[in-house]
Amino acid sequence: MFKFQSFPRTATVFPALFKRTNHHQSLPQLQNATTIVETLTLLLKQRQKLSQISQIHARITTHGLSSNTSLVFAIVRCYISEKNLSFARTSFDRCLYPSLLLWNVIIQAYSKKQNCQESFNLFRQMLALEDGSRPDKYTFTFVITSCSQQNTPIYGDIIHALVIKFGCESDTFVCNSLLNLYSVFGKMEEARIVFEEMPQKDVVTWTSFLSGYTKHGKMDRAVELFNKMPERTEVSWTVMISGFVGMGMYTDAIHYFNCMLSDDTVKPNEAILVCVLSACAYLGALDQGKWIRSYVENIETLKSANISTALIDMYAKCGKIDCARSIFNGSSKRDVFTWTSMISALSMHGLGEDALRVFSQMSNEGIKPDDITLLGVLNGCSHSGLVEEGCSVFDKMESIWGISPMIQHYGCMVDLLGRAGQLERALEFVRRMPIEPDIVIWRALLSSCRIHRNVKLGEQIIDYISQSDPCGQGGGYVLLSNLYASLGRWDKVDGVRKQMNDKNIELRTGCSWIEVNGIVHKFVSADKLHPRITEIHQKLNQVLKKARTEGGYITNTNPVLFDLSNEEKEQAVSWHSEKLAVAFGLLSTHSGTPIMIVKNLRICDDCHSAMKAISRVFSREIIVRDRSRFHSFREGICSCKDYW
DNA sequence: TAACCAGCTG
Repeated sequence: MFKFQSFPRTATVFPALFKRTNHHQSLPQLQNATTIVETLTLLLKQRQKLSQISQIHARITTHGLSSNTSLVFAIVRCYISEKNLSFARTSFDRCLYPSLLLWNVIIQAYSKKQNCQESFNLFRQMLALEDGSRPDKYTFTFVITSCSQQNTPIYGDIIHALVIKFGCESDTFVCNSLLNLYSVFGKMEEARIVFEEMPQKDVVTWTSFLSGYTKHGKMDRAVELFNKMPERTEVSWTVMISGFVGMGMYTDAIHYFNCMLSDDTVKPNEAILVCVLSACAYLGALDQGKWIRSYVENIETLKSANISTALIDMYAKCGKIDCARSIFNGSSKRDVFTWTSMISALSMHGLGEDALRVFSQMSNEGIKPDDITLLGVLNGCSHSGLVEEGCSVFDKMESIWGISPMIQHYGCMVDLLGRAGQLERALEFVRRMPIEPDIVIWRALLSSCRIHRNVKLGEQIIDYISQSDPCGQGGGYVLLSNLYASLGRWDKVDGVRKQMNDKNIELRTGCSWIEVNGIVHKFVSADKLHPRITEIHQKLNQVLKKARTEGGYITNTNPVLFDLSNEEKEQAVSWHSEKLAVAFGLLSTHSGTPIMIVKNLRICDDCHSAMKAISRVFSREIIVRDRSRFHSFREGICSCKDYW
């Protein structure tokens, strides 16, 4: 139960900073108390640097003015604008009777720092003071905003009650913050009540309500609301577009972006472009991505680290690693995200040595890596067979960079060792892991067993998983099916299928995308929806026939889950979405044009062999980006050197 | 005073 507690306002010990120093001589000579206050207030109103603020602060202290409301307010504001919240807090704590304005300023400062706990604590202190200030619309706006930045929904109901108690329930700013708070935590019924009862709604009201739907994947409701909005800002468009991206509805995201461009009232901002670039990256929509690059090149304010990061990611995921490098080399503003984006880009292209080089350059420039950076580095080592280099990075994670490995880092390590054929070492690594291995870890190990034909270990792992947790997570079922199928144990495959049916778990459908003349075409396995599907099927049959007779392609039916006849299996793998996409690519582009395909799952053995043969027979570069990395097929050889 | 965005193991 929530209780307001009394918080003693004890003065904190002043740091040594406030000792008298020679610098004081540069300040004007002060006469009497009024003059002192006026002079110091005037000085603080001019924008001062931190060292000067400290000098003035020292002077305030030596004159016994630490509790002077207007001076403390000025000094707190100065410290906050210099981003020194701890000095601001020290000054605040010295003030015995803070004004409402001072409370608001300090609460807002913690809110901006995303320190909800502290801004809420201060709010409670404020309420607990017997003769203290009463919160106003500003106080509520700041406190509610800080609560909405939390990970867990706390204090919402209490604050709503207090908003009513203190008569702020008709203020637009307060209600917008409340509406946003409910929206953030998906409490859409409460949000709706606030929305409907608001006497005056503005565009922020509508956008906050809209974000509740988009953040929680209710895109139908969001579209409905968006269509009703009397006015839209670039933030409203960002909310819609990022909602689509969050739900994996990338083509819708790009469609909305194009609609926004035809609406003259708003211009794309950084947030929108970053969202759209991530949609382009996912779809491999290079033309749309390039358009954004040329757009930002003419606008100085859009040349940011965030945009560079998104452009690097987009180019890399569209197969253009050299363009990604050129963005990186040309970007003057780089942060840890930009570096990580470049490292991950090189890693997914199988350029592990380059990724390590960039990582070392990053360290030399004094940029501290974070957990995702190291994931990128380890991933690069794993895809390039750099076993010892990867192990060395992993061993240094805690001691050098102070980063505790997460399950993802362990996953990379298992993959690194297993893929290189060091299965025993990988298994030992899993046994020694301080955290419980998840299905992904087992999957990495199993995938290595399959690559290195270690049926015995594969079966042991499968037995272990089945006993300990019969694939509590959906992905595990697919893994089991695939492995049993590759071992020809169709009775077991049937059993897994039955369990999946019983638990209503659906297989994730394989999809591939290909962009032709700026339009993204999507294919699912055994697609029937594409308008030119009959023509595509005919083309695919011809292509595969030629690949067999002239390219030495032999159908590998292992990836097929079910116990079908050989002929049926052959047909099942023939309709894989990436094969349909490549047939469409050959049908709709001029000879010699590279074909770029994006797949949502990993490419199967059979499609990998087929792509090699097709690249040779048709003299085409075929780039397939699968869930895990890039495969660039040229003249019958893949850039992954069959190491995947 | 309030609403929006990035790099991610198998």
